[in-house]
Amino acid sequence: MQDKITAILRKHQLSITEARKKILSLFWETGNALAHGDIEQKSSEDFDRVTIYRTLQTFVEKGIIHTIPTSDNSVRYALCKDECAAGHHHDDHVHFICDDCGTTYCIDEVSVPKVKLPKGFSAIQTDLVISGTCNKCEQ
Amino acid sequence: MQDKITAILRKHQLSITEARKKILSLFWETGNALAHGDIEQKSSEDFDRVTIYRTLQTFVEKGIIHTIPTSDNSVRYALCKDECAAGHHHDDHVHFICDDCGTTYCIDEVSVPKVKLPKGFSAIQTDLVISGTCNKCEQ
DNA sequence: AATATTTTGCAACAAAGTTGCATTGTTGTA
DNA sequence: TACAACAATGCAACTTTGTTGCAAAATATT
Repeated sequence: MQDKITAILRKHQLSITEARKKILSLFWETGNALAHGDIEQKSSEDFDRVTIYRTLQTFVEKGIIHTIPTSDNSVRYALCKDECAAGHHHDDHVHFICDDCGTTYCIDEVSVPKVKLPKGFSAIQTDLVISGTCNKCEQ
Repeated sequence: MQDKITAILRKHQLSITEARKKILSLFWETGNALAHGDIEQKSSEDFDRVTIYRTLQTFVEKGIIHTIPTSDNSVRYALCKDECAAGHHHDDHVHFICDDCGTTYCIDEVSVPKVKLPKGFSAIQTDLVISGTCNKCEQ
């Protein structure tokens, strides 16, 4: 586990620090997406708020995590698949946000459909975000 | 124009006030989506910040405008089509955010494709947000 | 092990959003 | 049109969220 974490950091030419190891393992452990606030709650005693901001920013730049747009002013982050290189994200999967429990999932099974845009519009990034009820909250 | 504005407000059982008329006409005039900041810039002399927050919130609840998720912690708002009822938004069109000029468009011509989710997941709202270069910024 | 480089924490700040309450504006009714 | 009932606004104070510069600490390099 710790080996995997340090390997990822080294692969992206980042120095191995406590903050980065901790935050990266949080993503691995939960499996789902995390907002800045989630991480702050789970590690506020260990690290300064500023460190979390900077670490997340670094991870996004390096292609370790990607952002998921939301309608509630709380951007979430999730681990990228291996194909993501620095600055070039390829997260063509659907994101699902549960209205009940708030969990954000990466639905890898479904890929984002290609969309034909009007003349003059060219797409760089496409985000498909679905909200509703997840498989844990359905009854 | 003013008639149309007041008609919309009355239709949603809202009292006709200066702030609501002004903010609603801003949406009609620009045609595109607006962030809270945009509205504040264009009417900060006329209204208090708090009034803008509350007005936008009211409009969303009543189904007059809907939110557009973004990755930069700045939710945008756009006019709903007639089908939107209070609390039940049906905005199955694509949103486009230009990386150059920042303008957010509702692309009505394209509708959001239906997506098959894994077992146990049920969709209530689907947002397809595309970013790239718009038809005014291409050269 | 010593130095160069990077990262972190702190402090101070800026921006964004919220809440309570008195004042003002709007609506419906007589 | 005037009045009472109600809703919306502005103000102030506050909380939360995000940013920046710089010294101290940790990490990497030789």
